[in-house]
Amino acid sequence: MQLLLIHSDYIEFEAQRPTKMAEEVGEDARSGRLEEALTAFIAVEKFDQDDPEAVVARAAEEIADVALKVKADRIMLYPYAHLSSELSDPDTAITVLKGLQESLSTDFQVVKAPFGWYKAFKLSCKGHPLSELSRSIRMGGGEVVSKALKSEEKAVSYWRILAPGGERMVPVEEFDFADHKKLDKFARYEIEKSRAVDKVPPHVELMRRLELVDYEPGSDSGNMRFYPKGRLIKGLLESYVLDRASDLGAMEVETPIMYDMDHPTLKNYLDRFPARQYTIDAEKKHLFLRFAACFGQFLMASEMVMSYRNLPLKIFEITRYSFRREQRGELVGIRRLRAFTMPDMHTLCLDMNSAVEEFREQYQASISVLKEAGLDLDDYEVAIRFTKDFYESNKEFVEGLVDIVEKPVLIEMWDERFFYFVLKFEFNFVDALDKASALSTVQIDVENAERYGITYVDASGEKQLPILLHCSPSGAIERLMYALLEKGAMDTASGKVPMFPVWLSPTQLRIIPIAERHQPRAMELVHLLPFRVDVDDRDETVGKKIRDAGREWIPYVAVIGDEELESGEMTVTIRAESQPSKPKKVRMSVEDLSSRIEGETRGKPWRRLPLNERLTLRPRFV
RNA sequence: GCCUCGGUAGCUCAGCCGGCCAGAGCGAGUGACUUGUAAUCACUAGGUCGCGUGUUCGAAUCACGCCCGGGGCUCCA
Repeated sequence: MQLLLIHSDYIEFEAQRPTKMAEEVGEDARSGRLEEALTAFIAVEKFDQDDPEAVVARAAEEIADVALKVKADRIMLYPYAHLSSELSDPDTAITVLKGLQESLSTDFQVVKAPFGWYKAFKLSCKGHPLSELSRSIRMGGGEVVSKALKSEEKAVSYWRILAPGGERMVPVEEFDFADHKKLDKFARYEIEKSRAVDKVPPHVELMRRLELVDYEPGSDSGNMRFYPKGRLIKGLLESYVLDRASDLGAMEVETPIMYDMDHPTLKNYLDRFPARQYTIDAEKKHLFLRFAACFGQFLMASEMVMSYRNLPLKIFEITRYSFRREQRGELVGIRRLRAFTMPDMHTLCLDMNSAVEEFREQYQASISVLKEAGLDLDDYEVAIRFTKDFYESNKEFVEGLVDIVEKPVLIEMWDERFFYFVLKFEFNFVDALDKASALSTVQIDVENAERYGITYVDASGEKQLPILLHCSPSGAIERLMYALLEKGAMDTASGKVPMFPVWLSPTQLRIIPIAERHQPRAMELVHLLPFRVDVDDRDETVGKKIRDAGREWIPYVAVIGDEELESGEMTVTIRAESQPSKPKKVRMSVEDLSSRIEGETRGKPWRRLPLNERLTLRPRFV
C-alpha cells in the first residue's frame, strides 16, 4: 500500500461520475468536506491482496500515529490510484478501504471518498514538516516502511576532504582531523547534523548589551530591530560590500520585494519550495515576498539586450530584505532570520570557461571581503560542492581553489545534478557552540538562464544562453554581524580582548576627562578629529569610565587630565594591544593617534557617530 | 509544526507546595565628591508579576487557552 498523508486546513471533494469499477454509494456520500483533517491518499497494491487484514491493521496504525502527532481529530480516506503502478484488484481495494474506515472510526471522525469515481477535490496543506509524509506498507517478505518528506529522490552525496598538496580527496572518515578541529566540527555538522546544545549562543547577549540588535515582539519572529549602533555597523558593512562588488565591475540595481505567485516563470521555481515564503493577498493577486534577489534580477536580465561583448556582466543588489519563513525552532538571535539583508550579485558569463574564471575571482574576492570585515581564514571553514561530471573535467581548477586557502576543505560530490548548480563553495562560520552557518557563497547555475529566458547574441548573431553565477561575497549582513559577535565571545573565552575592526566600531575613540575642568579640551578634540569620537562626561570615577569603555569594545580610549592639558598629548589605551586586565597605555600626540586611526580605516566606508557625542545626553536603548 | 523550559522594575534575577507591605543588584533621577586607568557614597522614583479565562474567602503562586523568548526534534534551494 502506498500512503500519502497531508495535514490539511481543509479537504473537500465532489464525485463527478463513476468509472466502471466504481463502488455503489448513496447521494450523500458523493461529496464531503473536513476541516483540520489528516488526508490520507491511498493506493492499494497487488502485494496487499495476500493479506488484506494485516495491511489494514498496519496502515491504520500508521495513519493514527501521524494523526496523533499532528493532533488531527479527523481523517479523510481518499482512494488515489496514481500513487502506484501495481494496483490491486478493485474488490480488495474497496475491502481494505472500508476496513480502514471501520478501524479508524473508533478514535477519529473518518470520511471516506468513494472508490472508483472521478472526483474533484480541493486541499489546503499546512506546510509544516510533518504535514506531508509518504509511507509504503509491504507485508510479509521484507517489511519495508519507507519514509520521505520530499517526493524528489535525493542523489547520493560523497563526502571527502581535499587538502592542499599531498593526498587528494580523502574520504572524511579517513582524514586525520588532529590539526583541524574546526573542520572536523564543520564536517560532522554537515554530514551527521549532530547537535548537542543547551545554551543560548553568546552573540544574543552581546547583540543586546552592545545595543546593536534586539528582538521585536511586535513583528514576526526573526524580524529584528536595529538600534543606532547596530544600524551603523550594518550600514557600513552594506556600503563596504557594495563598494567591493563595484570594484568587480558590478552594476547596482533595485528590484521589488514582492512577486506574483502566478507568474509563469516564478511559479515553476516556487513549486519546489512550498510554504517557505511569506505571502500577501492584495486585491486580485496572490503575492509572495522574495527570498533572494534572483527573481528581480533574472526578470530584468531576460528583457535586456546583450551581446557577447557585454559579458561577463554583473548585476548587484543588497536585498533589504530577503524573506524566508524559516521554522521557529531555527531562529536564534541573528544567526538565522526570517527577514535578512543579502548582498546578491549575478554574473552572466559567455560559457563555462568564463564562468570558472569568474568563480575563482569571486572566491578570492569573498576571502578578502571577510578579512576586511574582521574574519580571517582561520575563522571559517571552506566547503566546495560539485557534481561528479564537473569535477572530472575540472580537477585542477578545484584543486587550485584549495591551494588558495592553504588548508583542507570539505568536499561534497553528487552523482548527478539535482539542484540548479554544478559547482558552489561556501565559507562556513563555526560558532562558539559548534554550530555552522554559511557566509560567502558562489554558485555556477546552468538552469535558470533557460527558465527565465535570458539570452545574449554571439559573434555570429545567434542567441545563446549564458552561464549564471550567484554570488554573495559576504553572506547575509546580519549573519556577518553574528559571526563577528561569536568570534568576540570565543576570543573572550580564550583570554583575548574582543573587538570589532576599527572602521566598524561605533565609537572609534572615547575621551575620558578626569575632572569637569578637562571637558572643554575633550570637546575640542571631538571636533578636531575626523573619526567617531565621544566623551564620557558622566560624573563617575575614571575607573568606572574605563571599565565601561572596555565593555563597549572601544578600540581607543584617551584620558585627559592636567598632564595632558599641559603637554597637549594624550594617554591612550590601545585595545588591540591590550590583554585582559593588562591595558596597553601609550602617550601619543594627537597627530600620531589621528594618523594611526586614519591608516586603519583607509579605503573603508565611513559614517558619523549615530549618537550624541556626550554620554550624558544619550538615551539607553536596552 | 511538535516536545520541553522560561516570561516578576529599563536590565539580570529572587519570591512561586495559595495568605506577611512584591524584593535585591545593576541601570535611571537628585545630591555630595572633582576624581589618573576594570564598578565612589547617600537618597529618590520606578511593577497591568507576559495577556486572557477559570478555581478559590483570597492567585505572582494552581488549571486551561493565547502571545513572546530559549533548547531539542523536524527542516534548511
